[in-house]
Amino acid sequence: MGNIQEAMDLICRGTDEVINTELLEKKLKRGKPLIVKAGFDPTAPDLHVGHTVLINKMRHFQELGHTVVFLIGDFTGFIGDPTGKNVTRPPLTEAEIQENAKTYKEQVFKILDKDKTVVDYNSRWMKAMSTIEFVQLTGRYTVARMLERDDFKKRYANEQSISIHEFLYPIVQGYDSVALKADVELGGTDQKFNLLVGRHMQEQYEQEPQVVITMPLLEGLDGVKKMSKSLGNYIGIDEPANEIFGKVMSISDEIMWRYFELLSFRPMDEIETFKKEMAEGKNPRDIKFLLAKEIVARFHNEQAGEDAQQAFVQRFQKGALPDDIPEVVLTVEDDSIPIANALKDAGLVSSTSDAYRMLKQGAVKIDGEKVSDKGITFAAGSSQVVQVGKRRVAKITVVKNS
RNA sequence: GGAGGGGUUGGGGAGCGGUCAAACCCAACAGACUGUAAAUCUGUCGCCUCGUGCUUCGAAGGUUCGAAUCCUUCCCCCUCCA
Repeated sequence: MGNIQEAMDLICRGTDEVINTELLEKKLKRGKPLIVKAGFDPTAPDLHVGHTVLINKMRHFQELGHTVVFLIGDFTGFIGDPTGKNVTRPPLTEAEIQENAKTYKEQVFKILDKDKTVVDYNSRWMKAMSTIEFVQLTGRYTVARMLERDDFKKRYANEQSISIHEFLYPIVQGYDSVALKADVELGGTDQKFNLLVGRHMQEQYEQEPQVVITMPLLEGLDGVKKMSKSLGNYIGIDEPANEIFGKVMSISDEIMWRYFELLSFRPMDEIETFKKEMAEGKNPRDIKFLLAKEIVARFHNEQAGEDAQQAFVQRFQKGALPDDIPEVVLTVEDDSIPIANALKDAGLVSSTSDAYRMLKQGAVKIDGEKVSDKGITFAAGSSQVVQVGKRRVAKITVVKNS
């Protein structure tokens, strides 16, 4: 298992908080593989790289030879983690949970070693529990302590409703640690309270408490707000290689180091070297290339990373058109179609009004030639490569409906 | 149960009978400059058949030559009191 200090360094890299490091060191020194738990809701399995920060940490443990348990909270899914919104989640069906779990695995095993990952479901022990046992379980935690949780505290203070069942979420999650005999539990910073309940529960059941490790939430492409789907500032792990590459390249130089720390598998001292090189005048773009390539390679493959970089250089440094221009065939009733309608129907702009604006602003190119005349029409039978701005391109072929 | 305040174009937020497709800020998009970084500057930012065109300001009615602005009803939020 190697040097303890090296292990500690790797484990602590990028973390928000480790509770507590002495215990972690003690556990590591025993030389036995640790049971490392991370829980996931059975909902919304569409991951972006922000989610992978946590999964990367799981991978670190795996690299160190520990046992990583990917716990799907199918039982807790029925409760729904109280996030201030007092909505009871509609229960998922067995089939939906299975489906979501499958998608999770497909995505997660791009990072984790499939053969070394234990996938478990907390319904396995929760469903087996009798009502009496469950009541005894709830007796292991107090209302006062529950109300220490920030969002409960706030809601209570603001006289907003808190349903009793919301208290069960942390309790069940805590009990999961008991059931798994977890040595370490990983979670986002927002999970801190629940993770700590796990420690408490383990002590209640006379186990050594787990070490709690919280991971920060990764900033999105804008570099300020948290990466999230709803804000649109994310990199989805299922996105095409060129897309991922481009998105990584668009992050700011400052946030790049954050991404290196949390997303890259390169050792920290290598990253420090990059920083030094940049300070000595190396173009940050070239360092960002390495990051972009690494991330593309992770979710696609090595070659895709190389290709994406080539395509990027061709396209943006040399101004060439991409190789894989999406082809759009438009079927028209008449002999031709006005350019604005063609752009809209091809999905290059959101409306014909938008098309006129783009034309006016000189953003539209046909076969590489800038055009601004809104009277242009595309004849049936013609075919041309149309660009709107730097990023939107399509080969539009017009066909007459006969 | 009682008393007030409010719902405006992605978000925030002006407007309170005509000059309103609706100030301003943010986000976004395009152009310039670049390293598709940041910063900066310029422009755009409801829809269409692009014109002295059309449909919008929680919903439906009404008053008026004319309503986002006034009235009625309904729906939804928020604050205070009980």
